[in-house]
Amino acid sequence: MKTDTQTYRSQCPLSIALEYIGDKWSLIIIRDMCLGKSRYCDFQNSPEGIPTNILASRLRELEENGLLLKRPYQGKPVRYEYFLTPKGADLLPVLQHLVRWTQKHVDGAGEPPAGFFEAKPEDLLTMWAQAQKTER
Amino acid sequence: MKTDTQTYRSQCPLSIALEYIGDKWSLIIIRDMCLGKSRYCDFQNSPEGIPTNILASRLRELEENGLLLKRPYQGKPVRYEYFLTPKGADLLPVLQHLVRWTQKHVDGAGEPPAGFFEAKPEDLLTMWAQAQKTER
DNA sequence: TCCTTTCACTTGCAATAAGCAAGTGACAAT
DNA sequence: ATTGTCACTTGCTTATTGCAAGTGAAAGGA
Repeated sequence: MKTDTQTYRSQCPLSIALEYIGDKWSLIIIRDMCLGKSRYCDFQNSPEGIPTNILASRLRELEENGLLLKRPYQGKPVRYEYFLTPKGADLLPVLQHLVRWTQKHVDGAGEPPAGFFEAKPEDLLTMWAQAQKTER
Repeated sequence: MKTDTQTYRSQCPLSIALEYIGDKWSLIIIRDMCLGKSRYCDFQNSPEGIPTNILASRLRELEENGLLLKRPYQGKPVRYEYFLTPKGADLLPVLQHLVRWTQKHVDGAGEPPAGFFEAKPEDLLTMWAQAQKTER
C-alpha cells in the first residue's frame, strides 16, 4: 500500500491485491473511470450511492497507491478530474471477469454497456498519456 | 446475496459481484480452497492470519451464497470439510488476474504455486462431483 | 481415572470503518 | 444580495474488524 518498507499481511500476490482493492467501493470507482467518468460528482451520481466522505477517502487512497491521478481542470475554484494510471487500468480484466461471473451465476443482473468486454487497459489511458506529455 | 427478492444496491453486475466477495477475506478463503485446503484449521493457518470469528462468519456467508458447501468428514465430534461449488470455482480466473496484476505492479510480491495460472475451474470440482454423486 | 490436546467454533469487548446528514468555502449565475 | 453548484469536510451513529479468551466433544496418554 505504501511505497517503501510496506508491510503487507503476507507476500501472497492475491492478498496484496486485496489490500489495494479488497473493499466494497474501490472497484466501483475504478469501474466508473473505465466507463469514462472522471469527476467527483460523476462518482457520487452512480446508482450504488457511495457516501461522499468515503468517496473522498477512497480517491485519496487510490491516488496514494498509484491507481489513479488527479489534476485540476480549472483554477479558481480549483476543480479536479481523476484518471487511471496503467496500474489502475490493468484492473480492467479483473472487472471483466467479475462481470462475467455475475452474469453466469446471479439471476437478474444487468448488462454492461456495449463494448465492455472488448475493451483493453490501453484504451483507458488517453488522459494518462496526455499527462505524461505535458509533464516533460 | 439472499436467494429470493434479493435487494442489491444496484443491478450492475460488478457491484453485485462485490456484494459477494468485496471484502478483505472472502477471496483469501477461496484461494485456500483453490490450493486444496478444505478444513477450518487449514484456513486459520494461512499466513494472513484470519481472525477465527471472521473465518466462521465468512464460511457461513459463502455457503449461504452458494460459493461453497460443507459436509461432515466424521461424526462424533462432527467435523466438516469445505469445498467449492461451480459458482465458487468460477472465481479462479478472477484470482489469476489479480495475481498477475500484483506481480506486474507491486514490488516484492511472492510467487503463486507452480501450475496456478494453468488451472481451470473444472479442476477444482472433484469434491463437488463426489457430493453430487452421493446425493442421488 | 484424570489430565492434556485438538478441532471447530462462540462470546465479549475494544478499535476501526462505514454510512448518514449537515456544513463549508470558493465561485458563477440571477 | 441571494441562490446554486462543486468538491469536499465534520460530526455523529451504527456496523464491522480484530483480538483474546472460552466452550464442548472427543481422543490420547500417564
